[in-house]
Amino acid sequence: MSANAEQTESSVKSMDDIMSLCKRRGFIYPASEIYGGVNGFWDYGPLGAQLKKNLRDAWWTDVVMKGCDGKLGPNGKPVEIVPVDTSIIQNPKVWEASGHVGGFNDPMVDDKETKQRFRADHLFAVYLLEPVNEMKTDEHYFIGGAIERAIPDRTAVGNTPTEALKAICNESTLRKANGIKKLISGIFSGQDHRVGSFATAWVSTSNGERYIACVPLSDGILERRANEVPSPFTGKAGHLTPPRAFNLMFKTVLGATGNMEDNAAYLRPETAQGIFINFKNVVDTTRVAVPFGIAQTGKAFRNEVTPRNFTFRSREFEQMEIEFFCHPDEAAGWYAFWRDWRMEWWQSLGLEGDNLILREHDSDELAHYAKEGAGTSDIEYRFPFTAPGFGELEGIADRTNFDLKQHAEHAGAKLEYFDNTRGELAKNGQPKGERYLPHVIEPSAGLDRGVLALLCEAYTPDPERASGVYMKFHPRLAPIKAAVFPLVKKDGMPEVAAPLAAALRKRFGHLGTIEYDEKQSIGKRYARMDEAGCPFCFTIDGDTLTDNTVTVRHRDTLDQERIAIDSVPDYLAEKLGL
RNA sequence: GCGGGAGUAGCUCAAUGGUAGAGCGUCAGCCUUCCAAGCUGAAUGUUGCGAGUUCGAGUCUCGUCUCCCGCUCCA
Repeated sequence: MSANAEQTESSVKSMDDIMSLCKRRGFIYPASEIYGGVNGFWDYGPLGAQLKKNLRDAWWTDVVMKGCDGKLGPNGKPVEIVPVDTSIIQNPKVWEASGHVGGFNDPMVDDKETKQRFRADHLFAVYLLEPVNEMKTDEHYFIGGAIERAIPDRTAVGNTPTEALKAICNESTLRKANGIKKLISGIFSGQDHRVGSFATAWVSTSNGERYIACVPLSDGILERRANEVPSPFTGKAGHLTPPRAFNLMFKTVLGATGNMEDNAAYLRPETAQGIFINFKNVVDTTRVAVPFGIAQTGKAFRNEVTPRNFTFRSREFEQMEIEFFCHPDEAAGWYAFWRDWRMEWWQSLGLEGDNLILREHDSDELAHYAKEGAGTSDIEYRFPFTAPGFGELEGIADRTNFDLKQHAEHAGAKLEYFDNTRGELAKNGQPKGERYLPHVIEPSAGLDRGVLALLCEAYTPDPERASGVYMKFHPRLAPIKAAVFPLVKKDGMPEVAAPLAAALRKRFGHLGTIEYDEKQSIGKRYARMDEAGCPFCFTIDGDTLTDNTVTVRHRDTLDQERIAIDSVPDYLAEKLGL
């Protein structure tokens, strides 16, 4: 099958059908459904809860207990990871230090007329200036003059002044709204000590040629005089709202009688900070040495503006995070190591092929903590609702020493690490040691997003079979590990099948469900297991009673084989990779 | 938050303003020797919620909630 055909097939999967199966088979329900639901929250049913636990356990086992599943780090040594489980609520100062309270969300401006919304810091002032000869050679002079007028003639939206200027010159509706005929020159981008970055160009207008300059809006203008600022979409003033902050932090109150003013606290928006603020504790009380990582799984909360796409963007979600501490000089090597290994890990769980990609971030989408030029990449899955695009499963970021530095400053704590394997050699031949703030590589995965990706990947329509669809989970993750059926409920078959199920449950029950079912026709029972994603069914039939063999029915291929009943436990263990 | 669409049994869907139904699934019994077979029966609904119009509302109007799509946003 060609790559294109695969793409077509995967994008053909209907999210509605997947959600329907999730509900029907007990993977995921809308939260508070009998009360009409609550936007942005979901409940996991019996199969979903087990699937989620299996994914979390796989991560915990491979990352924490086995240290990257035994893969050696760039220093040639085993990777050391220790776990923590930190509180969802921390001292509110934690979130001030981390930048979440102040900068978590960007103030937004609405154009009430066109109903468009944009980031306040993405709105730029645009000025049309008279062409004077010397102006052509001294852009700074123009810009300096232009910003003397606080209310600009025009405005434009974009990530940068250059982008905004491009939009206003290239899009016909915007050109028309702003009285611009066409762009004559190329766009010049620059940096000015007074206004920051800016962009300029020559354009023709109905009044002849003009010099057009795009610069940041004067500070506070939108807050104080939003009514006078022209809309970037229509050029008309009086329709823009002042910038409004969207509070993505979940506020709560400490103390049974406390009021919100004095006792406000926040539910964590990420599990990472709980790790950073315990860095010193872990270093002081365990025998870890940099480089090492601290891992944690847990719930985090964000008041998303628009929860959307099933569980993909919900307001309560679970993360699986590692903060890996290393010497600044080694950060780049560890970043590449984690990026590549995390990709391999997701692939090992069945998210293979074109539906999974590793994408390095462009420099302009780096988060506030990510150093200029330091790496940030996403592992992304092509969900049915993002296809042909992708949605983020895990981000791997070089956070530098940003967080430790912030906490050291805000808390007044000494968070530097004393590395006694570094530094010049003393007379006795021992290194003198080096004191430094470690850099951090953060592989941060979304557990709920992982589950959703597994559900989407596993969902396999098959008109040939009775169920019409089956869930092709990796056996390691399948919530139901195996099923045991007597072919019919008589002739002594249940008496053989039930003890086999009990034996399997005793050995494998900690990994997932072992089903036993003697009701209804065998085809119906197989079909049910297909929808639940059970990889193996063991069926006791008439022959079992005479030759002690059972039928193994394989979910993905529908193949059947006979094996000795005594070998079933070992057979299953081998298939589960144990 | 804005615009558009939708909401009837677990699921998929019917029902001109006039007694809320079907198929599938689920459950019970019978039957059944390898892929949702068959027979008999059962349970399941304040038609998302709340008002209004009407003799009468699943159907028309308004409000509200939730979901879907598009914007917007997304550490």
